[in-house]
Amino acid sequence: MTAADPDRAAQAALEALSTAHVAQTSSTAERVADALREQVVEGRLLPGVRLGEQAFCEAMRVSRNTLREAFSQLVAERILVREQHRGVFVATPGVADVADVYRSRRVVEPAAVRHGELGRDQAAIARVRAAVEEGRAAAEQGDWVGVADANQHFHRALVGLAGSTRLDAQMDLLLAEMRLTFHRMGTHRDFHEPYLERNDAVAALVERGELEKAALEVADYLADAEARIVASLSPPRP
Amino acid sequence: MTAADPDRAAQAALEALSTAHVAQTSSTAERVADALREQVVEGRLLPGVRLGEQAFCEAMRVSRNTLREAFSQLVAERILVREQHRGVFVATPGVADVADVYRSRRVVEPAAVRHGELGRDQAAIARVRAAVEEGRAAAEQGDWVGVADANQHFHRALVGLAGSTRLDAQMDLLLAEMRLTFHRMGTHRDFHEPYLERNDAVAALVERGELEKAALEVADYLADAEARIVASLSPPRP
DNA sequence: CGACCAGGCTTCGTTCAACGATCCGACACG
DNA sequence: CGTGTCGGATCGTTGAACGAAGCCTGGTCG
Repeated sequence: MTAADPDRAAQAALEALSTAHVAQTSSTAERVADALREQVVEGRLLPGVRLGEQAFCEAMRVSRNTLREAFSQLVAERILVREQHRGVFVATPGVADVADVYRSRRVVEPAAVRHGELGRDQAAIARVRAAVEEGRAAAEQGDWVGVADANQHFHRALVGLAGSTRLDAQMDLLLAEMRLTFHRMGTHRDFHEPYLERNDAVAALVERGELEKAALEVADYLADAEARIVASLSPPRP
Repeated sequence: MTAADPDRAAQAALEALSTAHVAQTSSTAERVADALREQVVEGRLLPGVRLGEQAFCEAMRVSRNTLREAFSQLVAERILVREQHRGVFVATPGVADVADVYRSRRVVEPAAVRHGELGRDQAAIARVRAAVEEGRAAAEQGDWVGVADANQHFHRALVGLAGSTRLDAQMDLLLAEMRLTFHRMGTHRDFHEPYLERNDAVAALVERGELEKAALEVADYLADAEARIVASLSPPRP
């Protein structure tokens, strides 16, 4: 790509820039929201905790209004819940929420897999495989939180096979919500370890282009996971 | 249900109230967001229009901060877009956006149909049929905007077959975005009329429990609709 | 004559201080 | 023991203010 045809080059560059939005990182509210989201998904802010406005806007050195804007965004993502005149709290998904999330996932994930038409998008398939390997590596080091992360990356990669930005965003929301549930369930090893090989199996099917089989396997996989989560969530209900 | 056993009745009432959250309608920001959203989907605020903060907060008799909170919510819904230091605008989805939305819909809608397991939820099926009839009635009166509305209700009802709140919410977002592109396309009759009978056919298949056929029909339906939208959107690109 | 640069004006982003409304907890009362 | 009342604390909303960034205008220069 030399400067053989400057006009065409400029045109191409313009298009590229118009699609890949310039990294306008700013907006304090957005950065605050990112920070809070990270605290929540990392488990430093546990479900049910109250987030007082005054305390947090002092701690993060931002105005109360800006903080509230960040709160609104996270409420829209279902990571926080707002109760009238009481404050915002880290969401505590109940069994009904888990059921709804999995009903959604059982629709989206197998369909996304089935829809990755004959491995048209090689990069997306590579991301599935990468997530599997990430999980294996974490397991070998006994890093069970890492395994849990890899598991989430795996499912995000599955949805990525459909190649839709909006579907990816929706999946990120669902996964963030699941993470809240995991934090209520305690140790991650018992739950996530068994899925290492199932992930591998699904990835292999996808790579071989046996998408229908892969989709069925994913559906079964999700039904199993939901059952185990509900089981581990129902008894220890205070 | 007499007062034969007041304690049991009270207990039942308590459970009902605990599940069905009290209707906390308020929050000015939310009401402002609702009002703006309505203006946009009704087509009174056309794509590309700028929404100056000062003008709107005066018109709606709310503070600028409150208005901004409403804006943030609508930006998250992709109904508005925010440009740094320039203001918020009604979104103008391009062909890339339409393609992405349809990629998402082609995954979700057929899968939701396939997933409504053997008409377990009779009410959801009834809503599909109701949307078909709504469209037919509107067409008979020459109300083509009504036909467009009914069409959206039809697709929302299809996703409703899956029975997931979160999926329904996601679908509402996608449909709102589609409405924006419809407003760019002008007259609705040419576009929506042909789908009246296809909707009917899909509803009939669903009612008869032939979900697999219905899903395939929906997939084909969506591919066709996307092609027609792209065709009608590409040429008149100023 | 057209291009470029500087200035002013407008609007957005963010903060601050304040007021009512509402909820929570404690205390007193029957 | 249950009920009602009274602060105290927090949220919801407002209005005004300041800096920063964009747009428009007008003038200058090649």
